[in-house]
Amino acid sequence: MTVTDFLLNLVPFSQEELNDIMLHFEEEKVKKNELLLKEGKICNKLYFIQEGMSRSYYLKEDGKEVTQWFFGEGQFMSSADSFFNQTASFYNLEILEDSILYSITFEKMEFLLAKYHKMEKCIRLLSIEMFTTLIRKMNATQFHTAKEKYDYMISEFPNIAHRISLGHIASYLGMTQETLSRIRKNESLKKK
Amino acid sequence: MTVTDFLLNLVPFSQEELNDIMLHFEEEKVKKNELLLKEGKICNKLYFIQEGMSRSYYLKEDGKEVTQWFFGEGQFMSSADSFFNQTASFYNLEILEDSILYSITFEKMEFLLAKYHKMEKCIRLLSIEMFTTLIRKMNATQFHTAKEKYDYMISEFPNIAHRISLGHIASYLGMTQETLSRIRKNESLKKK
DNA sequence: GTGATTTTTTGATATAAGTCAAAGGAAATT
DNA sequence: AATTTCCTTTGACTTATATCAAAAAATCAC
Repeated sequence: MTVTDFLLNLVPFSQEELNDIMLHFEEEKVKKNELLLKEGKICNKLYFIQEGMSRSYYLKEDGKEVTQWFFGEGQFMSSADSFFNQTASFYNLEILEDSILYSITFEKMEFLLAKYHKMEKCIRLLSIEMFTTLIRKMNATQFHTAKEKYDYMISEFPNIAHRISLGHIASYLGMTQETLSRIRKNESLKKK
Repeated sequence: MTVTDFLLNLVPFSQEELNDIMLHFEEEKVKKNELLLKEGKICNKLYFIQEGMSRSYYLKEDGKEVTQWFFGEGQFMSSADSFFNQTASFYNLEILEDSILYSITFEKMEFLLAKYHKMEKCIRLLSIEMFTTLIRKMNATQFHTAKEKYDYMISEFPNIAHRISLGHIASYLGMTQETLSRIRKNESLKKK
């Protein structure tokens, strides 16, 4: 899925509008393990993942990494609060696989938002979708066992879960690696 | 805080624009314990709370209520996913205190969004804010003790926490009433 | 004000998951 | 291919919180 396909799925831009919008995006090829953003910095870019996979994570008080979200092909990626409000980011953005991204700076995005009524609608819909997915995670994790949380993870990220290290998955789900290992073992035993 | 103040805080509408927008809102006086929305129904209205307090909640598998969010004076309230996508709501919306609300239907909101570029921006900013507050909850609860969760609750809702029943607070924080009671007791002991 | 109902607290016990440590396996590096 | 590093699993033990039940307190209805 390309950026233009994604945008067209949300709002019916004209070809002319799309062409103009795409002039403000830039292609970036990035390597696994690159940090696109470090906590404390302001996130000045919104990224679209054409190929590859990434995650946003923060460090908890004991210094351990906690994954906040995973981003796969066909998704926008950012530290949303930092990008939209231009404030210091709580998160790091890390590339998990060699990737091809399309990025746009905050300034250019603000320009497009002011220029195109449709662009405002588009990013509004994107924001609502981000909210919806986050609520889904809250509801699927709170008051749920570790096993149920793992089931949610598999259903939320069916196409990329198998490409993610178990340590990252555990932290995303709010559990320890040991716990995840145990429930995965129980799950495989139960399938026999 | 009035609806117009709230909107003006987000986007500089003209007086004329605001007047037009307010023509689409309706004042509603509602009583404590009223259900504005039942799960399974489509949420057709977005509410602004002028006075009072409400919550959104869902039923978990064992039939117990889990509060998803609290809404106080000066806030918009809805089952966001249901309202914006016009899909069946997972949540109930319950009035916790006699309230004065200003409501707008989905159809009228869509009309205003199409009519005013500024309105799209306004609701985009509102959506981002909703997302931000939800992330704040996730980060404050995941990998945190029950006490830490309670501290987050007090800081998130300083003006309304004392008006909310402890059972609702407990479910909002993802813990049992018993646990909340115990940490509150420990907190009061420690303050001596 | 009285009785009924609901909410909060308390006590005892159980349990799911965390913590610590190390073994085993897989991937990366040389 | 051998070695090093990182990831995953396993075992033993601990702990924070859930569960169950009931007492105490607060609120509601008449």
